[in-house]
Amino acid sequence: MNTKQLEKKEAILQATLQLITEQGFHATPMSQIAKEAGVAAGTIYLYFQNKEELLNALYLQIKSQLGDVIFQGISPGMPVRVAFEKIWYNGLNFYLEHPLNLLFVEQYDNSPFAMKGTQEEAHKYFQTFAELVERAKYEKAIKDLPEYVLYALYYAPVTFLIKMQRQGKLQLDEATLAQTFQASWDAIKL
Amino acid sequence: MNTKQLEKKEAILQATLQLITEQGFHATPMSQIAKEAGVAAGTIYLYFQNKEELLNALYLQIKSQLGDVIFQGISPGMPVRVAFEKIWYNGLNFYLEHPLNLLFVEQYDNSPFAMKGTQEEAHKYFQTFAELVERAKYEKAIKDLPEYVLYALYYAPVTFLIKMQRQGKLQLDEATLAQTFQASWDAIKL
Amino acid sequence: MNTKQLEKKEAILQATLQLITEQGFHATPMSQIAKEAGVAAGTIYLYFQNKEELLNALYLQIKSQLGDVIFQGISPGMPVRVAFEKIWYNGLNFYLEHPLNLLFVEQYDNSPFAMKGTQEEAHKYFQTFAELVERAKYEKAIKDLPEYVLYALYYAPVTFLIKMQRQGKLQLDEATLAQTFQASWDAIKL
Amino acid sequence: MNTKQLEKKEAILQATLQLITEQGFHATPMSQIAKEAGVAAGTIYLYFQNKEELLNALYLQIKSQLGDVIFQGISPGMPVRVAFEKIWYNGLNFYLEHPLNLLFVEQYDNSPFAMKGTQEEAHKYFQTFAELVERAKYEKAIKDLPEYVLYALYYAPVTFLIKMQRQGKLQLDEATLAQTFQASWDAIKL
DNA sequence: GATGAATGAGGATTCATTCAT
DNA sequence: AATGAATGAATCCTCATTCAT
Repeated sequence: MNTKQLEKKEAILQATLQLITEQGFHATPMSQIAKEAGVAAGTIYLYFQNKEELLNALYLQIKSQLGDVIFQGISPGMPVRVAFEKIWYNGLNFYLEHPLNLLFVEQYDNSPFAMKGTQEEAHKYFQTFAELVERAKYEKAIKDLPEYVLYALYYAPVTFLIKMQRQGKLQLDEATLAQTFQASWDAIKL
Repeated sequence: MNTKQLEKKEAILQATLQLITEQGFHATPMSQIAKEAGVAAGTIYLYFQNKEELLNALYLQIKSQLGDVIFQGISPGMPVRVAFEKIWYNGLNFYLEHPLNLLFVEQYDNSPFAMKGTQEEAHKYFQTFAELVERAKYEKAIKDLPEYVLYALYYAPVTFLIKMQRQGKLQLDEATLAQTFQASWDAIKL
Repeated sequence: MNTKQLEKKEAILQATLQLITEQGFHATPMSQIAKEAGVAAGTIYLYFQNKEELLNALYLQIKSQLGDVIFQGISPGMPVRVAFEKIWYNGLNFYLEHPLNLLFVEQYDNSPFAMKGTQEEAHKYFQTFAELVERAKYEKAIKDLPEYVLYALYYAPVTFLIKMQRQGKLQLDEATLAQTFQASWDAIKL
Repeated sequence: MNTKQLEKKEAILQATLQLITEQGFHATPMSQIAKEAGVAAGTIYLYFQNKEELLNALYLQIKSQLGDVIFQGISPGMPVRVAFEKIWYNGLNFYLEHPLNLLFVEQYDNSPFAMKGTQEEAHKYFQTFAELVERAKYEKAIKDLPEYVLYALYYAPVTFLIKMQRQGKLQLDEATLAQTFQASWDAIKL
């Protein structure tokens, strides 16, 4: 695929993100996505097999980007608590800066038609975190809780808060975030 | 509305819950809901103005039930920590016993067409919790965090975990739950 | 049928007239007619076989009333020109006073589903006019034109004008009406 | 729009005319129009926003054609009486040759949902007639009657007669038409 | 590769009519 | 006689996808 084609593909994905977070999966026709992306309706099918695949591709793209971003500044030997904090803020900032990404991912994850295969593939991008958790447990830095319980305590509040802020329920300033991270850490630390 | 009519209305709501958590909002035709509920297609419209109102009604029903259940066994003077624990388990058990309710509510909350008015009306059912939080802060039992941050730390992990269990990612046995509650409490306690 | 029943039947016919001239035949549900008439939906079917029969009945009622009114003050030996004028004003005033009647009748007459039988039955109410026309021709008071050409010249302008007034296109004052009658008479007089 | 598309659009309009004059507005489903026009149901919506717009478009098309035809052979300085006669016959012949056009237009004009805007737009096509009327009044050729009274006397009989002929109530031969025009002219001439 | 007109199955909703009460 | 809840066929319209250009 040449540059122009990549740009077109990206335009389609961005239009999809934009419109679907605004209107929902089924309330967003392919024709509208095409229009927003500046291409013809048929063109989408040159890049994606069908609507479902387009959604899956967008989901994986976002998760992959998150996977890249989230571990920035993390190095293998880094103290556990520091690594957790960095990861926490990395994830938070990614979604704060790209809230549509969060909305899309949450909509996808809570839809019954979410493809299990796609979600599992996305999970791979976070392998590094699973390893960090193992090290942290080994070092007795955090409680010995099942992996997904740790995710629940650590990750679920972040997405919840960003969504609430988007709904105007609260304002996430520096101080609040610091307190929130501390509380999350209190939950899992040993 | 007489008993037979109430039963019919309830059958429609239950069919809606069943099918929508299985297939999604827009992938579930009204005709299928009618069939599942054992009524004619037109009958739904005797009880609900349209599809959107049907979804709103179901959402409010679930939230209202949760609001009733969640405060069972709570009394005004009860120690804060005890009240928090009871509420935590009440909510958890409600959704553990009625997982479709959770799936539906999450699907609704993450849909762009979720009606703000409906969500706000649902919020009223949890007024009691807001009051408990106030008392807890006053008694210096919990950290002085914004209301929605407390929800995030306290409530978001619960729903996350139940969804994960439903996806087979983990098993929520007694011990795990006890640990999880303790961790959630660690997050917010002072 | 007792008085109460007659009143009910009349209420249904009036509701039909009201709503259908406002919204059109097919845009007016039986249920709405029932509501407006203050009866239950099923009750209409005690008085009229179905929607079509209800419309036919209303059409015939109006035409019959018009047939009664139009010949008021006419006597057999009366001068032709006087009779024509009286009839002209009688018809005009009937529709001016009951414009919904005109709207309904015109809507009915211009609908392809208008029942021929019904229209022909209605035509009987105006037998007297056909006789007057014969006499007028015999007396060389009016041109020897086919019956329906005379209707066209004599009757069509009246309904046209009332409809135009209803649409606010002109104001039918005494003087204008007098001029208009004179012109109509000029058209057919010998 | 290219030729093939214009043909398709025209086929839809003609199918609409055909079926609606036969069955009525609401008794004619879009699917039937599509079938008659030889296109898929959805195709209609590529050319017309919805059913209402399709009807409006057909109405305007007919009125526009009539507007074109009616003034053929008319020149500015032409004697008033000659112009009136030409216009009268032009209009008559248009509807005699295309009786469905008349049926449709009358059905539309007598429906409560007729769009005022559409009717007013159609009225523009007949501006020339209004000007002729002014000249005729100025030259003392016709009576000084309000514009719409003149229409009533001059135009209403024409449409009435064609409809009657279609119902088999009379036969409009050359002689009858000549007499009828003369009578109409007698009505308005000074 | 790109287009966008065309398709036609599918879905929300309405409404004439029936019938148990 | 009167009701009005229930029915389900019918209708308008949408939209994922295809394919001739």
